[in-house]
Amino acid sequence: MPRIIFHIDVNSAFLSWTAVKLMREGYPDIRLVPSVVSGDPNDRRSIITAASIPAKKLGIRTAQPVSMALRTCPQLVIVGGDWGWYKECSEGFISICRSYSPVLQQFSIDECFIDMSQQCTPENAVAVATRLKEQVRETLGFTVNVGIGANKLLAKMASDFEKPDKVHTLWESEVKEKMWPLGVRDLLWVGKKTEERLTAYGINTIGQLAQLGMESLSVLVGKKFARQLHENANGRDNSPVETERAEAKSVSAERTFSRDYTDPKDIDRALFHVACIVAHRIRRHDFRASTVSMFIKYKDFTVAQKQTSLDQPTDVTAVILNEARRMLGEVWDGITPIRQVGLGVSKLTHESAIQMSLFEDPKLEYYREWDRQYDEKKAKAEDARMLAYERKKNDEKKTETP
DNA sequence: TCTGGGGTCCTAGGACCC
DNA sequence: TCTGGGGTCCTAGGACCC
Repeated sequence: MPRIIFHIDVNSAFLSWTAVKLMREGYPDIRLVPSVVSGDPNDRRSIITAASIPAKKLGIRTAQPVSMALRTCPQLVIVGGDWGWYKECSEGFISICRSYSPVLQQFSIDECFIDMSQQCTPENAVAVATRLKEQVRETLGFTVNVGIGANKLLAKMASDFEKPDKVHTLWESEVKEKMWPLGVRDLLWVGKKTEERLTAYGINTIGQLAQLGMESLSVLVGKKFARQLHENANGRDNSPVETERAEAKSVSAERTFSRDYTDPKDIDRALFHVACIVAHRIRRHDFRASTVSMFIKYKDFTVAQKQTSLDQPTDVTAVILNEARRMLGEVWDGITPIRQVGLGVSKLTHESAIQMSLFEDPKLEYYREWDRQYDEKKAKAEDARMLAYERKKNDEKKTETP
């Protein structure tokens, strides 16, 4: 039986979702005009999170600074994001996809793979995918692209063909015709650096890459990556659709300042802030971390980083923060202006720390109590937000159906 | 024009052990 | 005194994804 995989991708997800919300409030459809979703539009440092198709046609791209996009298109419509709403849209989208096949892998907030081998045949796959896409549009109000292929790679490549609101196939027999003429950059896992290396060697298309000998490719990108690129360029991929969500391997948070900071007090405040976020997140998932890392980014975007291993895994904010502070002292001269600070933890386990009361820092109990109060405050704030959100939704329903 | 925030995986070199 | 080879762990850094 042939494998049939669908990759379903929401078209300009955050922008489409924002458009649906705004239309419910009576605004025109921002998908039809040059528009973008960004962080705080007033912050000169914010970048574009999602762009409409008309905006993309003008050359506006995701991850571009908002100020730059405004120069390209002064009448650009800029809207802020709404994470609660995005989560709701994502859940609705995933649940429709799941109703087509239980073998579903969520790849990101707006993308998933489903294994349809049991549910359809190569002959009716396009019809089934079209039904799925129509159902999402009719029920949720936004469009998706569906890519169909014999493996995840081909399905994902196919969903990236013409957008929006399209179904494309990329069967193995179509690889030469549909995939090989594309530039190497269009292949999954080929980013800017790899593209540069390949084109410098005269490899411009996926087809050329597919036919390049393994020895030459290994010299260019390393043995392991070469093997993967070679397989992928030839349309081969045997990775399964993973239905289990993998546990996080690391948790991190970072803050970019509105201007570059040199005052150690400002840097420390930011470090404290991100330490609270990271430690709270790992406690919520009942993790403890054995490695703490921190980095600072200077205004020229160079990064200095440090990481350190702990004797015992911890979830205590103060312990994590103190390690980060110590490392900051080691990497920063105290003078060079800093643009961004970040803090992360890894080597996560669910083991509880071995209690060695004799050797334990007597302050730890105090720190833990501080964390408990912090978590409680966060939980209360979250509850209040949820309540307000539900109330708002109910009010909307009432006005819809008087 | 001036670049966010959150992740994963890989490689290379050094330390240390047998 | 100087030498080997393999394995594992750690840190630093880089590339990619959305």
